[in-house]
Amino acid sequence: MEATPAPDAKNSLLKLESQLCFPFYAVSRQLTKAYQPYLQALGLTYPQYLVFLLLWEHQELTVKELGEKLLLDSGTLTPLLKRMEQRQWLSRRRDPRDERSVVVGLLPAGRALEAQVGDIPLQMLAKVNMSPAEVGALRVHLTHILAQLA
Amino acid sequence: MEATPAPDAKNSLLKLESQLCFPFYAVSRQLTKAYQPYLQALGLTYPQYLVFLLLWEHQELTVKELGEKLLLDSGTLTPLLKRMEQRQWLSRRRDPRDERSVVVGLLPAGRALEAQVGDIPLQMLAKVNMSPAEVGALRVHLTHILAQLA
DNA sequence: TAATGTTTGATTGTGCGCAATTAAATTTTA
DNA sequence: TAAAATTTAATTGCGCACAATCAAACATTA
Repeated sequence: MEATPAPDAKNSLLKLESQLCFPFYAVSRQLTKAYQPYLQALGLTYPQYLVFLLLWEHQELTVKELGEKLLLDSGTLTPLLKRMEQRQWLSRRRDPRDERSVVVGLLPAGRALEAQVGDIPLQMLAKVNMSPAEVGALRVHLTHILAQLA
Repeated sequence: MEATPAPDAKNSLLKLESQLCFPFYAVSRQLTKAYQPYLQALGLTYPQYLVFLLLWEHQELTVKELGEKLLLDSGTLTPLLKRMEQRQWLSRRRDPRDERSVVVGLLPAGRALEAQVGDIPLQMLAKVNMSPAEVGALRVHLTHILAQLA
């Protein structure tokens, strides 16, 4: 009996509310939008903020390393990094040891931005109205899904 | 003791791995990428697929209604719908009752696409390797977060 | 070493996504 | 009804995302 789905079971999978991917798509965009007021005050976009999170931690990274960590390719990163370079936030130079690689490094203005971020992460946690434990559990769950996909 | 966070507690919030939003951002893009082979076979992009999911269910919707359901504004929808109109998938016409509104309706070619979608939703479920129960629970969770944000 | 293959970024072109502005139609209010 | 406010799309401009292609640098191997 259960072997044959109900007549409209397949069709119900074609409803927007049935989709798992749409909530991801929508939440991702709404989260980015929630960052907007904070990041705009610093003149940053969300992907640029992600680049800074990595550089504040690692000082220097190649474009390849940035791409691996953010799951972005050079078609996205190269123009984005050039805009950040124009703002004197970071430097881009070829690695003398391997001229194929471009090393991205923090400049003083970029380093100084870290202090201005303040409690943005805490403000964002407040916006989603979740306990640290919930956030942690959800992040584990999402990271697991990411591993399935990437 | 717990009142004062450890010296680097605040800094740890600035690591990419600590962020909740990055997994959302990454999973959303990887999910879209996972749809790619299926949708490309139909000549569809992922946002266009979402529009079809709504139109297959409702036949006709205004741009405003589409925007409310997908959380997208006219700056995104208008050019997207025009591209779909060029393909003869749908029609766009002003509502005679209220000339401010544009009604989007399925055309035969758009209706015919529904049959070609086949088991894409099932294939996608297989890709994330989750049980229907897990998917349902996660969707509820995400929808709740979405309500907090939007 | 010379030829072949691989790695790494850059470039190009298309399609979102969204803030800000504009314009037209409608509704509300004085 | 006339004026003001609101609603609804369209437009403009910018910044991602990403597929596809290209070119240069490096590594491998015959």
